Amino acid sequence: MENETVSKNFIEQIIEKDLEEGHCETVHTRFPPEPNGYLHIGHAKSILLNYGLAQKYGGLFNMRFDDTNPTKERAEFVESIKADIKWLGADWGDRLFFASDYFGQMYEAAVKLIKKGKAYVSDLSAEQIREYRGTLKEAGKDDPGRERNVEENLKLFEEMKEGKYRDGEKVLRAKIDMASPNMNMRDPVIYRVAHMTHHNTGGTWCIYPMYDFAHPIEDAIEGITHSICTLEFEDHRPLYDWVVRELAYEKPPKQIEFAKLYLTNVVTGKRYIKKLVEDGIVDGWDDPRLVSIAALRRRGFTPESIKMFVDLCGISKSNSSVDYAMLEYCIREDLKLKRARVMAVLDPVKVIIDNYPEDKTEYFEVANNMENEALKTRQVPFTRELYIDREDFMEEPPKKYFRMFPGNEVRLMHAYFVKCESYTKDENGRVVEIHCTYDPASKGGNSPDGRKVKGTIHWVSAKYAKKATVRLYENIVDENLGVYNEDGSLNLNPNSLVTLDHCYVEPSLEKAAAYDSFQFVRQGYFCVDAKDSTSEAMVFNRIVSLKSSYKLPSVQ
RNA sequence: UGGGCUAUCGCCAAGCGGUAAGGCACAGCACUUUGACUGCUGCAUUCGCUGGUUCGAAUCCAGCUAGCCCAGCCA
Repeated sequence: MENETVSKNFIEQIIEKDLEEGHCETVHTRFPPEPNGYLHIGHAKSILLNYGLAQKYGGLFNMRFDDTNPTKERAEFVESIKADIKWLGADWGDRLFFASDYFGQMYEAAVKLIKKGKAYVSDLSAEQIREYRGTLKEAGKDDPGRERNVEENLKLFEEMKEGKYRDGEKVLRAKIDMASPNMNMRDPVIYRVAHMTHHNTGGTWCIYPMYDFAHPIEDAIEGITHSICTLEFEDHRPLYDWVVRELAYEKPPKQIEFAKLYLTNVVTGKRYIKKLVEDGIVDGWDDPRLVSIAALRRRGFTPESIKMFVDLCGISKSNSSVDYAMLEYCIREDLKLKRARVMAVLDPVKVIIDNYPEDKTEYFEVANNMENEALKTRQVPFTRELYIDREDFMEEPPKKYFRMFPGNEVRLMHAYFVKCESYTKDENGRVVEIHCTYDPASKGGNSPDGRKVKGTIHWVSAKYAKKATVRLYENIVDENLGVYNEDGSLNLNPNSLVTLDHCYVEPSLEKAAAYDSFQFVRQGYFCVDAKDSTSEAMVFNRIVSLKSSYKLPSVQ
């Protein structure tokens, strides 16, 4: 299956053409986040794309923090970003860089432009610059500073660096074309004054380069061959190329844009997530309802599942929104081969096996169906009193219901055939106890007389089961988020998080005993709350969904 | 007549002039010690629209239409 001719995405096609035509000898990519927040699933696409390309073509992959704006960046984000990328499996080796490490070279580059008459110092205020820039349909007009001579520009820029000017008092602009239909080319600002402590360079600088000027330089310095970014930078490419050309780099990097990853009905977008976090609507950046890398990890998503997802989504230039079901498919697909499938009871109801000895405990050796040989089987204790899921019993079953109901024989998975003889209810009509008899001959789950049962249900020993808190998270989608009021407050729908604290899980696995919080993934998969990042996802059998574990025939 | 980009199944996505891959979702059947998994089957006579070129067009040309991005001293 993997040997089939997998079609190449458009970036791979570009790269292969560049390689063939000798535009570059190797492939060198990078992931350049600004350390101003946490990474999310969308970044994973970019990380895995860049890293994957370097791997595929035997090239190199750089980790680079694009920290050219100290007003937004913080050191704590640097660490979380590094941790997330490592977890995803993208290995930058010893090539960890900071754009701020190149501030000296960027300064020199700016001086070079000034000397070429391609940059000038402007005295205009931010508002004036905006006015002078013109509109989408009208050309801009020249900045008075445009006509300054090289010597004066050099002197003023030097003074900017020396700290002679306040924030916003002067900027350095590239001299390109104020009438360009592309707004980015209307003499873009390339250096601004900001008296601030930078997380990496401290107080060394008080002028900082702008993204459009800094990024191509960073790429060129590191020998990046293909600078991959998202679609909104397409308009910036002429400027990127302008910088690379004017600075005359020998091996000019090439910018390629691709479409961002969006998930349907999920709150993506740093700004929106940030608001949810700051308003305390979610627990933090790793709240499992979010799709940040940290949140997905906590929910039990594996790096492999995310890689699979990103691969499945593909790379293109059309804005699109991927169905959330695809993400869920990936974690199911990945987990089913590497996690034991244990039994769990979400909404317990007691079952008593009347003809089973009161003080007896027997252990069933159950296959884990895992790839891991060392964990081939586990021991599951069985006793007279058990819990089963409330929805696995019905007093009056509809047609095609083949789990437990009065008079029906079912299999307790891996254990015995049992038959429901009677049940008791409390004053509210709620079933409290179900009495059964078991067939000792059906030990292991098969009857020697060859009779079959249609239903197989989960159970857990009342005596040995581990109590668990199961937290069911709905992803934050439009309809369950709630509604923002006009004053900005939020009417939150509480159903986006449901906590069930009377659940039981098998005591069999150490992992199950070590953690008491689980999260719903869908269709039978629960994951351990991996907040401490050392625990693992688990797979529970038979739990299809909280609300309806199977589709009842629509009998009114 | 600002500029740039994108339009192929409900959702992603191949396709690059020779007669519409694949995945997700969905549906049906089979199998089943998880109503899961697995297996099989079905799911675009049609590629935003309209013309044109061609023996032949999703692919080339022209003109429309729709959506996204751009007027930060953010990235």
